[in-house]
Amino acid sequence: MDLIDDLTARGLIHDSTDLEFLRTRLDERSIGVYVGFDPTSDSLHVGHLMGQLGLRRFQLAGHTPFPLAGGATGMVGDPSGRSEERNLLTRDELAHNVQCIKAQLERILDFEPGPYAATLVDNADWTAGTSVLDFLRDVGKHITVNQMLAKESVKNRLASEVGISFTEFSYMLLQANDFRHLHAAHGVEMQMGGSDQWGNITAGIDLIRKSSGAAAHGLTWPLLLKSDGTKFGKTASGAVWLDPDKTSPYQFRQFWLQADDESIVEYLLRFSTRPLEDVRATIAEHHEAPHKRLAQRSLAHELTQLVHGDDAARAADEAADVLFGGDPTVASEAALAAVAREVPSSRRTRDSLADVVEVLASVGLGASKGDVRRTLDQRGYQCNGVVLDANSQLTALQALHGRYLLLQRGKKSHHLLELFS
RNA sequence: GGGUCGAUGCCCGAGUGGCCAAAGGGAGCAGGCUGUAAACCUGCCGUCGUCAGACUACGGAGGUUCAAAUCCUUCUCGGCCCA
Repeated sequence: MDLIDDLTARGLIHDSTDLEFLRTRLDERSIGVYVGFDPTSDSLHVGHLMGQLGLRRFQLAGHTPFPLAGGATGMVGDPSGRSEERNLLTRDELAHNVQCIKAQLERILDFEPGPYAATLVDNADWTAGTSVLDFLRDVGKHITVNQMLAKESVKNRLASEVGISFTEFSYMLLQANDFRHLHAAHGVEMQMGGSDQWGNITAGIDLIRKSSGAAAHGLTWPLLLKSDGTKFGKTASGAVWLDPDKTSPYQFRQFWLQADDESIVEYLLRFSTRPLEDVRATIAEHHEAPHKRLAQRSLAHELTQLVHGDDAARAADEAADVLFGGDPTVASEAALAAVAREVPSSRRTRDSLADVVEVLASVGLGASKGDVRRTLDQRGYQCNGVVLDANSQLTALQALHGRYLLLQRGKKSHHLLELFS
């Protein structure tokens, strides 16, 4: 089974240039492949993981990845998949974002010198100094407006009330130029992206062919949607970020762990870089005994390890064991310390615990005091495994190891209080 | 520029003088059943509050009225039509 078969089996191919031709090409010798990441925020999120892992798969298969941070394209904004004109970021915001995501792009691929070492590139490096006139002559001349108008992303916006600005309309030229530049400067022959990128990718392939006669390749994966049709990676509390300060390793792990039985099969195939046979074995086990959540556990651990490292992944697993393992009163002090690092926690004096409602609201386990009261009435809170009510006295409870109170709302929200006198 | 319709709670969307903190749906939260799943059932879902009540809310600002989300004036923003 070659790489193409592997990707196909995992459901990772949506559109591609001549697949058999590509298969032969990949088989012959190493290829340079690139994926672009928009610096629309100061962190990547789980949605971007698909692109990062896509590059990783190619690297593991003996090809050379070029993750690209869109310092230049971010100035303009990609209309693909957007029903409305984007708001432009300031240069400062953009520069900051590019710095942040560069650091994240460096985590998942191997940059150590070697035959397939990854190279991080930023399109601002070759675009910022180009004059408009040069750009129009060197790039614009090769692409007809007719072609551009035919792209889905443009067609959709032309048909809509909001229209499309010339700025966003030009976006695909920039991306096409990126591909051509990487092709010329680094021998990059292939671009990948989500299925919404197909139009931009083919624009690049066309540009390369017209300006140098060379054949380049493109591949897209299907965009992942949740079972309810909404965008993948968005939870009620927002996106699931790769930045540990925005989404803790524990929360990151829980995002995957709490995937439902239907979705986890698809997630495993698409996000795991373990060999296909292993993944299939896990899926088989999952179907045998879904309640054991082996599939969820396996993927949650693998990805947390990949994104946050070995130690963080283990700590997140351990914290979850304490929080969901049953009786918190038997947890070791070390385990509780680990929990404190993974879930929200705070320090308070014993004297400040008199008002349960106030405590629960102030640690963030309720939207307001009214919300806390209602939830208390519904038996929604526990402390150290004991259900609370409006009259509960937290000081009357035995603190774990003399200083911890583990507060819990519902099943999944926790807060650890560390007491001091 | 002229005309016209619209702006309601997290979102969609009823409501056109009192019975409106405002129907209904969605989302969300909690409980039950479970498996840290799905589905389903129940409750909650502006803020504060000794659950009585108070306060803040229907784009902004004024006004009419005993009483306004509902009427008037004006401003801001948006859709559509005409120029």
